[in-house]
Amino acid sequence: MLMTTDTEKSDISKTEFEVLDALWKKFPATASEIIQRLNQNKTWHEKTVKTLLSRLVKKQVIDFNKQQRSYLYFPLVERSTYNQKESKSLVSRLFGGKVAPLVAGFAHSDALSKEDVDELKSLIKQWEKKND
Amino acid sequence: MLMTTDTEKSDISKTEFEVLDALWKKFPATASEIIQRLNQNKTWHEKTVKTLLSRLVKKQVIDFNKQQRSYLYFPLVERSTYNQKESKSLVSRLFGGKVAPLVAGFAHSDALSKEDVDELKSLIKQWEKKND
DNA sequence: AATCTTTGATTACACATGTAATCTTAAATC
DNA sequence: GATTTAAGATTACATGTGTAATCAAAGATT
Repeated sequence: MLMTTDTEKSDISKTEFEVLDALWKKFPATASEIIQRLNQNKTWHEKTVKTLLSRLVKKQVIDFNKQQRSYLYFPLVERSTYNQKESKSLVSRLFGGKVAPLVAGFAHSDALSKEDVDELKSLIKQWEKKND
Repeated sequence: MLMTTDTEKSDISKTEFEVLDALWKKFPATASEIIQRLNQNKTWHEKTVKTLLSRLVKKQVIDFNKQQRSYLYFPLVERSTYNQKESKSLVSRLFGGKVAPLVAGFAHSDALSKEDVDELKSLIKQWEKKND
């Protein structure tokens, strides 16, 4: 590829995301804390998580402050920002940028809850108040 | 990994998806046709597209019928099915399975069009008719 | 102070992916 | 029929990713 500047696009991989997700839950956090959180669900080898933390640091997605022997990690990217970007990317790739067809898919496969519908109605009301 | 059976999970990569997307537009189609469609936007090297077609065949995402010297490719996966699966996966990973927060993100970043809102209202109406 | 952790850094290694080039072979053309 | 194309098959190769093991060093323990 040959990339001179270091302003790469930094895609976050599947496993890297899971680590970031664990960090978002509460930060700053040490590697051990993150490992504990992750191991409540599946089993991650300590070494694997450490590798993923390093890769996230290199990608400038998280950073840390040295604390005695261990590090205190914290995210550099906000969850909402990340979610926003990923959502738009998917909606753009799969539904030509319109979000309604995505929701339609959920509706047609009965993946729409009453809670969702209520929130959607509220969102729409807000939207209509704002836009004219 | 060691995988004896051949029923793998078959993730479709970014570039593979673009090729599949081009095929979905109209099929069956020859490799050259697909290459032409793809090259209306960006520039793909012929060899690259051929490789991606092969990989999609191996992943059992598409298949072909021999036609004289060239092949006629067609998808084995429906676009709507694929979209469905990807949407649910993203909503599950990022929004705890609820679609409304995703839509909220769009609303708050002004990515919601009147068209979207109209369609959403219609969907909600339908949903309410069905679910009591 | 010497030794034993424990933490992060470095290295490893197989498989995936992006991006082609080369090889084979059958079909088109002369 | 011999030769040239052109299509798919095979091979290539750097970088990314999943999944660790090993190395080095600073702190904790004795």
